[in-house]
Amino acid sequence: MSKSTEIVRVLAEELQSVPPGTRVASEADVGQRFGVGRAAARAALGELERRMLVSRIQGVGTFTRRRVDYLVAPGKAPSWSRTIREAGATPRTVVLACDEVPLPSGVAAELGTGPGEPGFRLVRRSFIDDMPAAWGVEWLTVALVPELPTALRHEESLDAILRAVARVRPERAWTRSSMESAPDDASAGLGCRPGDPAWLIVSLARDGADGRPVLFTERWVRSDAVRVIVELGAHGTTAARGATPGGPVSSRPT
Amino acid sequence: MSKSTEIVRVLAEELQSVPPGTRVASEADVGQRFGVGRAAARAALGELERRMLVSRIQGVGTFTRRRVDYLVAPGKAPSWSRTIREAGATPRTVVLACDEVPLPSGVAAELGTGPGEPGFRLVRRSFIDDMPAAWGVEWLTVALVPELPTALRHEESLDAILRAVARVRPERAWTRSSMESAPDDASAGLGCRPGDPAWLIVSLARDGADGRPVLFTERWVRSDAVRVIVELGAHGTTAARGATPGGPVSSRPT
DNA sequence: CAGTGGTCTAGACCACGGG
DNA sequence: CCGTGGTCTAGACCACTGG
Repeated sequence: MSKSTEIVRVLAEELQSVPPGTRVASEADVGQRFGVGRAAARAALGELERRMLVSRIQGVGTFTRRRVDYLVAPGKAPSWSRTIREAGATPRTVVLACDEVPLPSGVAAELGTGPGEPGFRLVRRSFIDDMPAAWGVEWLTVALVPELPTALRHEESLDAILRAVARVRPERAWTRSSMESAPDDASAGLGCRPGDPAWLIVSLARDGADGRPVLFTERWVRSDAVRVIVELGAHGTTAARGATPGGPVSSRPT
Repeated sequence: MSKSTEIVRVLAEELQSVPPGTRVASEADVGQRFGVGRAAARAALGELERRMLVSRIQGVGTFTRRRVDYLVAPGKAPSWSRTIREAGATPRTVVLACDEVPLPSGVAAELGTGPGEPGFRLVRRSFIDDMPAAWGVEWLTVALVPELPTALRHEESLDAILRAVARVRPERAWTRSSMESAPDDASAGLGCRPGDPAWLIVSLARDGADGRPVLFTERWVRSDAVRVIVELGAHGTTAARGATPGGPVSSRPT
């Protein structure tokens, strides 16, 4: 057992019982406490960051991190605000760009309109408890919500605007989720470093009433901020759900 | 721009055009070539590993890595062999344990039987091109395939056995997918280090004919070996699929 | 300004795997 | 045996944040 591995074990144990946002010992502190050099202390804290237990901010310090569950499932509304709020955290979204442009052909096809149709290209960044956690591009036709720029000044939830103004009830038509190394533009939007692991969630929302596609999104989500869980298929047949049964594999993720 | 960042940029560029499994320059080589110490060279190669572009094996070397797409979708069969083969790679699965035990209550509930019903608890490890990539536990009732231990000696695909012997057509009833830090048992099964990022895929398969649940699995999948993509919902309405459209966000994952 | 994490050097020892 | 990556030390400089 290497020194840093032992330090990781001890610190990971201790961190379980402290609330998110708590300051963690600095590299120098850890080195002193465990009687190791800075390299070993640093390796241990770096490992904790890789395990998404802490965040490290240059010039500030190391802090325990909260990881919010983001459940993607057929029945769940495709709304950042609602999903984060349901997880017990505070969502926030800011508009970085809202341009009226002709829809690219790929997007137009997804939205069921002709290429070149006037559309809104929305770039937004979303936060969890004031920490950047998601960023990406969203597309919709101008015809659906012509007053979108105005509406966004009073209501930051796109889902709420679509419900109130466009009178649609957005639901997931199709979603594709994968983990990637964040490219440069995404890492800039997410406030993380290039190559950091991140989710890419591409999603098409349709109106629950008439099935018409209404919103096409490509969103990057920081994997150290959000634990994305994708549920596929209606699991209405059996008893145990939500929590996995306690038997099969000994250790369960916390 | 730090030295190691520049090295990462150069090497990542070069690695794009070499086939998987190719040997990469050692830490000493990189240090010499770029005129840096071992720490900087090592940091660069470590970053390439974190981005899942290379694998590093102690005592052997650093090699480019192939990452196979594993598509989880409502219409896809829940079979490792078939999914990996479709991706153009070579699957292999070995049985680590096949015990006849009373089904734990949670599993029994998923399989639609009473707790204590005789079941098989199957622990298997799966490979892609002879590299360990998945590991986990699978459960099914003894009644479904009483001769399972025998059958596994001649056919390693559980899906094939279920089709040929039990006369069922397994399909996904429910699947839950998330990324975790591999716990000790999983990392041992996967041949990676504890805390390495890995997928946890919990899945219930049912018979396509009568909808009866047949197989409950909890599988860990190495994220550096497999790019899991979960597709949710029938996306039969529009044109572009498979590849995401080329317009919305500038940089696309390779 | 002091304290934090980010980077780097030079050097050392170790564990591992292949010839 | 040698070369590989894994770990560690001691020390240095830097970039960044906060008071």
